[in-house]
Amino acid sequence: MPEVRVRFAPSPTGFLHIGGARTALFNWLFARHHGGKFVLRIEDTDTKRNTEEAMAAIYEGLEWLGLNWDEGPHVGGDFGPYLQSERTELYERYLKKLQDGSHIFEDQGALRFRSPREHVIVDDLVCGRIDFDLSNPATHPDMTIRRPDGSWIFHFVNVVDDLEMKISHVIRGEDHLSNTPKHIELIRALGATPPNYAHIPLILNRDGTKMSKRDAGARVEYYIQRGFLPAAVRNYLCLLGWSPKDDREKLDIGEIIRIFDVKNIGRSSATFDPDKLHWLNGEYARELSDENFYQLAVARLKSSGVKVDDYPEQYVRAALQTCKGKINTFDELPPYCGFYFTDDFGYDPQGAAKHFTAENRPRLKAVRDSLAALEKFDAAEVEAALKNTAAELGVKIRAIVHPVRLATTGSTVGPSLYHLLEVLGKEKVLARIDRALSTF
RNA sequence: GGCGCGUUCGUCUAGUGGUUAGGACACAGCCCUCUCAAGGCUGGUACACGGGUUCGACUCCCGUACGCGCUGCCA
Repeated sequence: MPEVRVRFAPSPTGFLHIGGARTALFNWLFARHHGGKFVLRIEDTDTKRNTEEAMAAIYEGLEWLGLNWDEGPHVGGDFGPYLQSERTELYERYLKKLQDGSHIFEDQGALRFRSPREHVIVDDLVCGRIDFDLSNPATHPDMTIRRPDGSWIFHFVNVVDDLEMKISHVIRGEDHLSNTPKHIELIRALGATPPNYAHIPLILNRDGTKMSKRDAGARVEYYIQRGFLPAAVRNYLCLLGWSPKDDREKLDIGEIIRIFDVKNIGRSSATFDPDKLHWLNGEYARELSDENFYQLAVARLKSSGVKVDDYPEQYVRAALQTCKGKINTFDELPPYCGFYFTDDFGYDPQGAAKHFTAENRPRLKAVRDSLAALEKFDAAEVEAALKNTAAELGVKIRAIVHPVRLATTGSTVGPSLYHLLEVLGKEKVLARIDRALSTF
């Protein structure tokens, strides 16, 4: 088998779409599995719609997902340049070839490719053998390859570049399946041999519509901002349209590369499920080393405006350690542990109504006194103190845990109470309980 | 409209003629438990429909319906 060369060829007209990222991912996996090359080519022929930000978003998104390219912008390669806007001479040359073969005619200033008007068989690695009948010009008009202003149309430059870059397998979205016979006609008119094709199913929205740029979750950037883990997003994307054929879902990327096969790509479109991604991200988050968790957590808190630098590192580490395993995505962290970094917080209204009651007031007071008497203020001692207090009062431990949690964190949910009290320290804990006691 | 592709729990999927149709997410309940998670257990919900072929169809064939894509001087 000749060298496997695949490419991802986005056009920088928006942000990196999650569907595009998945297409890039499948190409990358295919290249890595076969020890081939993954090429990145920017299709920026439509100058009016291209933006620098969009191009940056493509690079950033791919890098974030760990989809490194062997040839393309920044890294170069033997078949560059990798921006179509810099390849115009090449297109002129190929156009000349077509013109010499009388395949081109002019129409209102634009250049069109004259279809041979035959049946074209597309032998697709995913979709199978499909027979397209292009004989009717009414339903399959001759495609334009160049606009009157001289700019090139996608179909032409895409085909030319795939040929020039010696692309062996074209793995792209199924929305291109119907274009493929036309591309094959073009390739044959150029006297070349078509590459192998694999059209992968599209990713749909929850409502069954195609994921559009409108949807927040359609952008890779969204997952970066929300504090998702790239490995989790990448893993999830693999599961959309591809399956290891056993019941495994959380798969190491090395393992996926090892077993990836286009034969195991499904043929029907898949609906993107944010819940499942959220769950999978939690699985990855729980596996993070303490150090990695700490680094990511601190970065997240800082970007959210939490002044972690005002606290000793040991305190921050201890505080964050109580949160590990509790959150699925890092954007959940600031509201979850903000109480560690400010004394100025309100009480959850429903929680206050339920727990800051006349009945609980003496209980909270008893806890305060019990904690105040502790010499060693660690989780074990705190736990013992709370349990003793509960026993003395003749109530279940939960009867006092809730008011204490609310008083010290302002919330009804959070890290383990005993551990969080230890981290806060005796002084802060007593002050917070006193403050709470003054409110009801 | 024409052409193409598709259709298994709400969602992602396993399944390639004989299965109690499996797993996961989500959901519900229970257990564990200092809250919330995590973990454990349990539960409900699926082969779009109609014809064939066959001793036997989720699996094969045809049709219908529905969905999506293409039908651009977008990519």
